Amino acid sequence: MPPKILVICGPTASGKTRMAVELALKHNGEVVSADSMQIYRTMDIGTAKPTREEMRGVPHHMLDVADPAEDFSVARYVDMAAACVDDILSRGKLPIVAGGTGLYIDSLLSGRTFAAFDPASDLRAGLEREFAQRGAQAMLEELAAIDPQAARRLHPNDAKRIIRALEVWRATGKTITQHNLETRDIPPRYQALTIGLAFERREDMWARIDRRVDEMMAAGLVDEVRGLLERGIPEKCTAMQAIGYKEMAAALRGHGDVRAAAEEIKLRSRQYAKRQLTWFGRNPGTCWYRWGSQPDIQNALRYSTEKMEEFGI
RNA sequence: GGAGGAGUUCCCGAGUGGCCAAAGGGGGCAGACUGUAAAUCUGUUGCGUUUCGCUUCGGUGGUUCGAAUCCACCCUCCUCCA
Repeated sequence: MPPKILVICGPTASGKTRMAVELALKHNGEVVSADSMQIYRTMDIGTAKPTREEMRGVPHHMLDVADPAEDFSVARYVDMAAACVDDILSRGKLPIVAGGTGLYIDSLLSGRTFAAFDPASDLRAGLEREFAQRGAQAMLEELAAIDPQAARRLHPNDAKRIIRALEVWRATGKTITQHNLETRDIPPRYQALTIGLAFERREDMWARIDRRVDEMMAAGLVDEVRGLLERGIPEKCTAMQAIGYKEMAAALRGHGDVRAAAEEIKLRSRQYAKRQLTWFGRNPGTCWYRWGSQPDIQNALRYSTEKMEEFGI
């Protein structure tokens, strides 16, 4: 049987950080972040990265493991995070995976492997160029010739996935459909008790998100983003695609004022939270704890501890 | 007080007699997602007993077989002249 671990998921601003720390303190655990943007150093305010005080002495892993200028990926995340989890287990402590990046969490738990990708090769760039020149229909037809299933599944507008499917084929000689099929049968790496945090009512979640963005502004988000720009971090790299950063960067370039950017950040964060709910919602095993108008840590702790006992961790 | 202009479905905004429940965008809602995932993509969005019926385009009347579109009056807002 794969080792048992605890997972805390939920949309942005649902209280994951706080809950993870509380549970770690209570159950001798360490936190492994599952957040695709908190991995970047110097991106603290806009990613709502836990502060020293918030961590309260609980070790946190997978924070600040990459430079904003470098490209990160799910595959790298899984490799690194699995090592952290295994290390925590080996020391007899409880790994608590906490974060809002559904793909990262699922990939870590499933043991899934990813089709080869050589960052040094210009295969991807070439395909992107080809896509731009030949158009989606032509690319999709090419894909249909080698992998009709994938072609049927993909929408013509889904350039990213069409390109990736072709990339996998050209790089490995295997279709993405075949790869997915093979990886689906890999036994899970961990057995997880997943606790999901959410708000009962959408409006309460929105209010919390709005407040958090206001807090980020007060804490100096503008300066943080300005610092990244001054360091010459390219705006097209992954890190600068983060909500809060891309909007503020655009404003600083002079395409809007900082106040308006903050409003835009609130909106994008709400939409992101909805996407997270959709993702997490598909896992039928998740034990959801839904807040009323405000988080209620004590009751959530009681609930979680109960679930943990049932689960055996 | 006078002269113009404008009021459209949650918002912005097209539509100037039938093909209009009304383009497009935004927002909302729902969904997808296997190396960029805080990314990317999709569907849907007046109501209903849903290949049909009903109610809608500031208000009230009118013209017409037929109006968001034409006419009259009224209300509100904007610009200019006083």
